[in-house]
Amino acid sequence: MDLWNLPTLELAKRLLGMELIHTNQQGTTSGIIVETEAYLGPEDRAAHSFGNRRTPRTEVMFHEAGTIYTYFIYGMHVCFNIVSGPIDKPEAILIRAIQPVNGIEIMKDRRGNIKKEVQLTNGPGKLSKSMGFSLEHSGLKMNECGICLKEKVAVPPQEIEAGPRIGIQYAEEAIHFPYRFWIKNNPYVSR
DNA sequence: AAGAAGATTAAA
DNA sequence: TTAATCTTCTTG
Repeated sequence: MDLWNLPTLELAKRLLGMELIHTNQQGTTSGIIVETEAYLGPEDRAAHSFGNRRTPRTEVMFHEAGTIYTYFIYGMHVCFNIVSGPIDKPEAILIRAIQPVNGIEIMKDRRGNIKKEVQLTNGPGKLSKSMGFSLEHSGLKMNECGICLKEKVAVPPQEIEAGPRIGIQYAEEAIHFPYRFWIKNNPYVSR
């Protein structure tokens, strides 16, 4: 897929409007990606891979584009990323929010008592739980483990907004980099 | 070997 | 505002 040859910032924008699909024994869940964040490897203080830091966890970021990178954070949550950039260039895109399309009942089942549909997937930890993503997916590749992407809605450039990323106050000069992208006026973006 | 902090969330 | 509580990095 030549999608994976795009520069990470371009890919982060291209992913908006695409449908992310996960099928396992419980069934199929899917949603439109409405919010992403780019993490640009060695030069990006906010990235896990800043300075080419290489550990069992970040190892996956050095793999080829299209590899799935999931990690555990705050002791309770899974975040779902797609590795981008060339091999040995540890860049990745964090999926922050999606808009549920299929398998909404399965999502509610996984999340427990959720009243509003929008609450299912409007944050990185939430969408991971709703979609059934776990640490076991880290290092696997898209299309090879029941997870895939599909072209869905074309999002024109004027419908895309950019701004600073969330939750990286420690990142000094990188705090203000406008590497977060979302679809304008979409109710399913986080916060 | 032990402690601190983090790409978060839900509940008070 | 805070608790929940896991992985990795830092320091001793």
